[in-house]
Amino acid sequence: MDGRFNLDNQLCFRLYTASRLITQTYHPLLSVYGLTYPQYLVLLVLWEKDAQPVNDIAKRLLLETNTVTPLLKRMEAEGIITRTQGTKDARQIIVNLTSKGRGLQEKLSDVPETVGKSVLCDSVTPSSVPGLFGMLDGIINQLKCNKNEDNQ
Amino acid sequence: MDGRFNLDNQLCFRLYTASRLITQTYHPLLSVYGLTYPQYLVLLVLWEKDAQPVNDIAKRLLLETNTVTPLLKRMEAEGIITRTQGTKDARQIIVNLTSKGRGLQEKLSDVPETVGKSVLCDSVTPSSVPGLFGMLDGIINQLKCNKNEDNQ
DNA sequence: ATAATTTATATCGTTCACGATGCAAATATA
DNA sequence: TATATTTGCATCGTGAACGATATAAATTAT
Repeated sequence: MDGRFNLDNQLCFRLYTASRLITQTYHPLLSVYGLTYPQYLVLLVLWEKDAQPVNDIAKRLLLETNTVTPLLKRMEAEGIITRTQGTKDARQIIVNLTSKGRGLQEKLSDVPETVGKSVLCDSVTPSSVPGLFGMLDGIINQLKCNKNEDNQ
Repeated sequence: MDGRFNLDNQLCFRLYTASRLITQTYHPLLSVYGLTYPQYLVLLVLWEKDAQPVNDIAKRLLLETNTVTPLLKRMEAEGIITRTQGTKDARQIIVNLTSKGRGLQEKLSDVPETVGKSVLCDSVTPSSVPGLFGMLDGIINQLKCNKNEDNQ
């Protein structure tokens, strides 16, 4: 049997594993404040630009609304964000940070650096990261396009 | 505000997104046979070496048994594998492929190539893949070590 | 040999992901 | 203007992930 099915030849398994392990690295840093990693991603989006409709947040994270909606409801229950019906378009739900949600930014200010350092090793150095980013962006873009083609 | 919190500067978000999108690429290819991507990973492990205890499968996939056990039970219910108590060690559950499980290998023989082709693009070429593999392996190894250090 | 510890697996609860579907508001078309 | 279509969000069901905990078998220590 050729190596087609060998786990060690699979890109996807590496991405899947690396993603899970790095999320586990975030866990202790975020759970102190009752946050999960996807919730942290929502905060990143809102810290960048507050008062966004659900759809814009979902698109930025490349997730569907059926993933984001319950996630936002949990964050609302935690008092991190508010969800209010849009005025211009009554279908939209506008998501706003509360002062608690804004305050988390300072409390989590060390997180990016801490996590960043934890992945550095011989084969991943500050100088090799741009190349890695480029390849991952290439994959993401490619798969995004494949997906859009299917929906036509 | 500096770019610390910018989503576009985050390695983890790229890994998380790339992993999700590539899993979505597998979906139509696997769902035809009632398989999910993690179940496909279990098959890869068993095709490589049949008759393994739960723990060996979990370790190979870097997953915990509380993830793998229910997954294996679903696969057993589908008639893809069997789960039998070990004879040497009565605590172990030995997982074996059924003929249906073995037969899936041939049916899925085109999957690796199909998925592999779907991610190729300007920044990810056959010649750049080894470098990408190396960096992902570095990250995985590093995070695996960090994790083991914590458990001591 | 008995007690303490470790190991292998399972159970439980919570939170994603995501396909499928529903519904009401907005927009386009007839 | 009435009807059809699209859009934005929500609900539902299923299958991971994973922390915490449980249980029984095996191993180690006393």
